[in-house]
Amino acid sequence: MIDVKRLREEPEYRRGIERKRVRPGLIDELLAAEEIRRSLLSEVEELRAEQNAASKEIGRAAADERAERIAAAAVLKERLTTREPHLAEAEASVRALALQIPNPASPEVPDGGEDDGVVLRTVGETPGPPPLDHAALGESLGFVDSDRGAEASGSRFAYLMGEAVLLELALVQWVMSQLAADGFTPVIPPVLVREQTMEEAGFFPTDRSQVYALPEDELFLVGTSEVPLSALHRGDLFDADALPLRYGGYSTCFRREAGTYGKDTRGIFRVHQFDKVEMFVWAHPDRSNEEHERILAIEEKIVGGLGLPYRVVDIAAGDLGAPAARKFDIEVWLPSEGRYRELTSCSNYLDYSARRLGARVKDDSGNRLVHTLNGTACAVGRTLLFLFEHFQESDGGLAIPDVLVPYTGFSKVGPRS
RNA sequence: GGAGGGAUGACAGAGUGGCCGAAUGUGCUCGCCUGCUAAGCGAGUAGGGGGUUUAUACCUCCUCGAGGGUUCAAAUCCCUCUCCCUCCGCCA
Repeated sequence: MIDVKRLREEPEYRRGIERKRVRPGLIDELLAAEEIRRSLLSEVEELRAEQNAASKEIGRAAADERAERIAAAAVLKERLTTREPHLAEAEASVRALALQIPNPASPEVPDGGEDDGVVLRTVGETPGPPPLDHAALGESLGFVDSDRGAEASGSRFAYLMGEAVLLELALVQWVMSQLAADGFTPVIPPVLVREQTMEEAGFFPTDRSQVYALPEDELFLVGTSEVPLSALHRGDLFDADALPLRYGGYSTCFRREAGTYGKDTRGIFRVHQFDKVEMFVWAHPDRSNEEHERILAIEEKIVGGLGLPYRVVDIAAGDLGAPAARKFDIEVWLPSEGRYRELTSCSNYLDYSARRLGARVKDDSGNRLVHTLNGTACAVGRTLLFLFEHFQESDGGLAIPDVLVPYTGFSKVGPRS
C-alpha cells in the first residue's frame, strides 16, 4: 500500500504513480477522500475527547452527583455515536482507493511500457535454432510427458521424468548452496496460505484471478514462495543491526495462468505448477538499492554459471506491476524462437509491502518501515527448458552444465535408442 | 474431531468495571560513583494516526492476540475468530 501522506505532500511521489499509467483522476479521488477523512477525524476526536473527560469525572465524583453526571455523559455519547459511522465510511473509502494505487516508480526507471525496457547489458553468444526445440527434446528423451499430464490434471500440467528430475534436484541444490554461501537462510515454506497472507503480501485483491483457491478450508495455493516468506516477519520490529535478513525459499508454485490461452503452449514454458527458488530480503530502508544490486548480481552469477546467454533489462515504469518501484529482468536467449525470453526477475518494493505487513526497524528518529525485495534465484522448470536447447548435442543427447555434474553424478544423458 | 487452560510493552510478568497506556523486574539510554571492568545510585524508556509549530515542544485520538458488542466508562464483562499449551481420540 502506498503512503497517502507522502502522496499529499510530495509531487515527486505522485509523479512516480502517474508514470505507471494509473487511471487519471484516481489519485485525485483518493486525495479528496483523504481530505474528507481528516476533517471527520478531527471532528470525531474532539467529541471523543469531551466524552472521555466527562466519563473520567464520574469516577471521581461523589455518589450523590453521579446520576446527574452520567446523564450528561450519555448525551455526549449519543452525539458521538451519530458522527462515528461517517468517519468509518470515509476511512473505508480511502483504503479502498489506496489499495488500487500502485507503488510509485523510482525516478531512475525508464518511461514507457512493455517494449520500453532498457537493455543494460548483454552477455554470451546467441546460437541459431537447435535440431529439436525444448518441447521436442523433452519428449524424445522421456523427460516430459504433457499428454499424460493433461489426462491426469488438464492442460498446462506435465510429468517431469527420468534424468530431468535428477537435473532439477541438482539445480536446486547448486542454487541453494550458493544462496547459503551468500548469507541467505534456506527455507521450505508452506504453499497453502490464508487470505490475509495473500492480502498482506500484496497479491489480493489485484491478482486474485491468478490464484488457486481451496474454499472448503479457506486456503490458497501460493504462486510464489514470496507470499509465505513475506509472512515470516509480519508485524516485526527489527533492531537496525539485524538487517538485512535474507531468505532463499524453495517451493512449488501454482498459477492459474488465466487469460493466457494459446500462449506458450509447447512444452513446459508456461505451466500451472512449477518449482522455484526465490530470494527474499528484508532491508534497512537506506540500503535497499544495494541489496537490489546484490540480488541481481546473484541472478547473473547463476544464469552465467550455467553458461546461458542472457541480457539484463531495466523494466519500464508501465510494465513494473503494482508493488515494484524498480525491477530488473534477466532474459535468456531461446534459440528455437530466436529471441530472449524472461527467466528471472528481481524487484525492489521499497516500503510498499512492508506497510501492510507492519514490518519496521528501530530508528532514533522514530521507527521506519523496512524495505522488501525479492528475486528469482532459479525458476527450475523454465531453466531446464533453456538447458534442453543450449546443451543439446548433435546426437540428440543432452550435456549437463559443468557446475551441476557434482550434483547429478553424470555429465551427459544419451539419446534413446 | 472432543474437553480444559492461556495470549498484556524489547523480554519476563502483575493487573476481574472508573486515579490503568498499564505495577514490578530484566534489557536499553543518559548521568553520578569507581585505576579499568563488574557492582551500586539517580533519571528516562511502548506503538500508531491527526492537529498546532521554523524547531524544541505541545494538544488529542486509537491500540493490552484480531474483530464485534454491553456500559457514561472495558486489559478487566459478553460473542465470534486466530494462535499457543495440556489431556483424550485418530493418523503418515
